Amino acid sequence: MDARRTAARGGTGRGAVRGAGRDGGRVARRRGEGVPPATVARLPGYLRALDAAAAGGVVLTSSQELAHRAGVTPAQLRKDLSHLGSYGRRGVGYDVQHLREQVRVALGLADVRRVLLVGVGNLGHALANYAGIAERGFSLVALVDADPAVVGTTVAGLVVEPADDLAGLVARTGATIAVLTTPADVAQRVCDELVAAGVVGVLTFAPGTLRVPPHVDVRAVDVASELQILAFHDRARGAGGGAS
Amino acid sequence: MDARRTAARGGTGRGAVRGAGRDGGRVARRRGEGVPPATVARLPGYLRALDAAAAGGVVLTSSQELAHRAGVTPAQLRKDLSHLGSYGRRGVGYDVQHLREQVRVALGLADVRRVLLVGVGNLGHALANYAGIAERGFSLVALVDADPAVVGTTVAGLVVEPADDLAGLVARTGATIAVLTTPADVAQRVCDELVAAGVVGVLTFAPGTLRVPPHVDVRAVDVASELQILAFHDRARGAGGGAS
DNA sequence: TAGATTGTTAATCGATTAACAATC
DNA sequence: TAGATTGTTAATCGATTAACAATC
Repeated sequence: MDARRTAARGGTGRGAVRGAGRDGGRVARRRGEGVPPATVARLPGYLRALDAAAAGGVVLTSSQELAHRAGVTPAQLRKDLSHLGSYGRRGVGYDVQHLREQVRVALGLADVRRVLLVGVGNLGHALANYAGIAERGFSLVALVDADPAVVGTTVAGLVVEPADDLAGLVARTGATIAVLTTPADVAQRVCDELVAAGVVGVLTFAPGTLRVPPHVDVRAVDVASELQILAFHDRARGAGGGAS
Repeated sequence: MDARRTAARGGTGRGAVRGAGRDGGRVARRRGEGVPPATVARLPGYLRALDAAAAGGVVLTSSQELAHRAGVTPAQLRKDLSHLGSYGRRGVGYDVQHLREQVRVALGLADVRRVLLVGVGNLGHALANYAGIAERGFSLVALVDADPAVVGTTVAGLVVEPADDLAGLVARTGATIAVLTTPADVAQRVCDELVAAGVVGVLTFAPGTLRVPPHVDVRAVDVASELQILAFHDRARGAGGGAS
């Protein structure tokens, strides 16, 4: 009962989805609650496909074309979109701009989300400079590090703050989402402080399980785990050396 | 039929698992084939939990304790392990060292896997220096970049190679797994070359869909997508500003 | 034996796929 | 009307959970 509330391995974050499943049929589905987790996880891919279509000057698209761009089947795309509403026209297709806006709203990207990053090492540095974050409706509002040599330096246009007042920093910046690129052994402690201060979403790159209260959502990205999953299939395929 | 062979959004990589499901019951389950994808994705977490237990001097453990460390339920852990074999003792528990070795073998970590990284930008640099890769049974055998200013520099103890002979590089190094940290617009082309040269596993950090032949496994990590999934739940919870 | 804990079976649940009626 | 394509329903499939018989 406690284990279920922790971060799933491999970035699934299944256990962290609340409210899903507590309605047998169609009742009480307000504000996007009730969208299946698997569907939510695919929405960013659809949004990107729509962005690409729009950038290519496509005005009207079909489930077939859009699904191809997103790497899923047309049936799955239509099923997924049906959880958001009816935004297509039978016999015609989808208006790219309109559907794009609807998916953005469904994902909660209508308002800018404020993001705080803790751990300005190699990886944190790279993520802070990653253009995709600001480009996609997020605002990086603070960088934090425990190392006095790093505190005070400017990274991605922000002065790195010390780690001794996370609560105050969250309060001042209004951050609701945190990115954790700290060493594994401090990740849980930092996470606890952030959650106590009001953060409700955590994206962690630190290996290991993060325990959070039920109202907090955790996504875990673990590079070593991903490689190990690839190794499994490599092995199942016939191990040993490669070419030559 | 073609869309199903592409990389899933959000690091799921479901579609890339071959051979699963083609045996109704227990028949023809050789060399780890037949382990459900969801189970495979959790094995790295179990391995880490076992490493931690071993490091803490634990000799014998239970599904309860191990599941707690890994952030899953005891029932799920036992169910998952049952797909690998019977490595526990009823009424007693699991021998940490023995189970750890079995999970390592199941994951294909008995042999070292050779990994090649393409795209030595901010993120590629950070990943090349990430200790977790070498620590966990992988050998980083080559770094590649297209930028002449980067080629020839030494990163993580390796001289960065040019991108003009990926086939030769794969052949010389025997790499079977590739990490892609290139710009999105060249990821597919680089991937095609690597796959043609014999790479069978790809971990991509470039946003967008990668198309690969059926024998190749793709895992996609997309930071922007992860943040968007967190934004969905943030919104569902009640949007707007945070504290203060 | 009595207590503990696994491995497995059965029940439930959720996700995917296929098919088609609605409708443009 | 004829052709196209959605949104939905039903069927299938896989994953999770719960319960317990096997067994140490």
